[in-house]
Amino acid sequence: MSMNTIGAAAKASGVSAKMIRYYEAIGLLPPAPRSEGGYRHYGPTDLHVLRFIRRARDLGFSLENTAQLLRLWRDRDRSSSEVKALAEAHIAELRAKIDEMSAMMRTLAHLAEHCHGDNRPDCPIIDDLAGCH
Amino acid sequence: MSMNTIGAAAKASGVSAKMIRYYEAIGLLPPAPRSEGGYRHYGPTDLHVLRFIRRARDLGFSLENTAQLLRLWRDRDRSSSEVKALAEAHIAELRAKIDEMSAMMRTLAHLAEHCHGDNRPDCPIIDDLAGCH
DNA sequence: GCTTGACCTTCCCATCATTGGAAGGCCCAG
DNA sequence: CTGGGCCTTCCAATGATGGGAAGGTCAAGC
Repeated sequence: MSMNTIGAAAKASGVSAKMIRYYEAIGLLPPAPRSEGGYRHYGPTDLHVLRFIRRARDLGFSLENTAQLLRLWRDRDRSSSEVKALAEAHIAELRAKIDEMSAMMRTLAHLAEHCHGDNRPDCPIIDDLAGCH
Repeated sequence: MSMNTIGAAAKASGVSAKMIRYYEAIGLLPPAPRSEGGYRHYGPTDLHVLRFIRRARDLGFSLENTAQLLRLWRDRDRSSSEVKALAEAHIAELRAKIDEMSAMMRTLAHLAEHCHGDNRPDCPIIDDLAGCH
C-alpha cells in the first residue's frame, strides 16, 4: 500500500493540503490515520475520494452538495434519481446566476457602447448610475 | 431640508441600514452627521449617493470599484475613458465567470441527460465524478 | 409628565471556501 | 547531528451581507 503524506495527496488530487485538513475538520472526510509523528497518511482510496471532491467542486457544487454526492457514491443502494435531482437543482442555480450576470453584462455593454471614452467628463455610464434618466 | 434617519434612508434608497453603517465604517461613505441623541441623519444628496451605490452594486460592481465610480462621479474633471475602462474590466470579469459557469452547466446538463433518474444506482453523473472514464 | 413601542446605537458572530502566516515538531539526506 | 523541507495546530483575513443582544432615543397617546 503506497501511503502519501498530505502534501503528496494534495499534489496527486489537486486539492490543497489546507483544504484537505479543512474537509476533515468539517467532517466531509473521515479523520486520516496518523503516523507516529502525527502526520496524516493517505492511501489510493483516499486519493480517489479527494479527486471526486475536486471534480465536484470544479463543477461548482457546494461543499454541502459535495458531501451528499459522496454519500450517494458510497451508497450502493442509491437511486440515480437522487443524484439527478441534486444535479438538476445545481443546474437551475447556475442558470439563474448566469441569467443575472448576463443581464448585468448586457446593460453595461449597452452603456459602454455609448460612452466616448475620451478626455471629456460626459459619460452615459455615470449618468445611469446617478439615475439621470 | 428634509432629514431622514437611517431607516428612512434605507427604505428610500434600497440599501439596508446595516449596509449604510458598514459603508460608512469602511470609508465608502463619509461619516453622517448625528442628532443630539447620536442618530445618523441623511439629506437628499446623501440619498442620491446611496441610490448610486445601490445601482452600481446591482450591476455587479465590487465595493472597491463602486468607490472608484463614486470618486469619478464627484470629479468634474474626470475622463469618460476612466469610467469606460472600469466598466469594460467589469464586463470582462462577468464574461469570464459566465463562461466558466456555462461550461459547468453544459457538462452537468449533458451528464444529467444520460441519467435515467430511477430507482437503480447506475448513474453517469456519479461515474463522471468518480473519474470512471 | 409618563409609558410604550418603534426606532436607533454599538458590538459580536455567522456565512462560504479558501488562503496566509506564525510557532513549533518531524523526518531524511548529507 | 544538522539543515531545510515537510508536517502539525491555531488564528486571522477575504467580500458583502444578515442576525441578534444590550442598551439608548424619540414621538405619540394617555
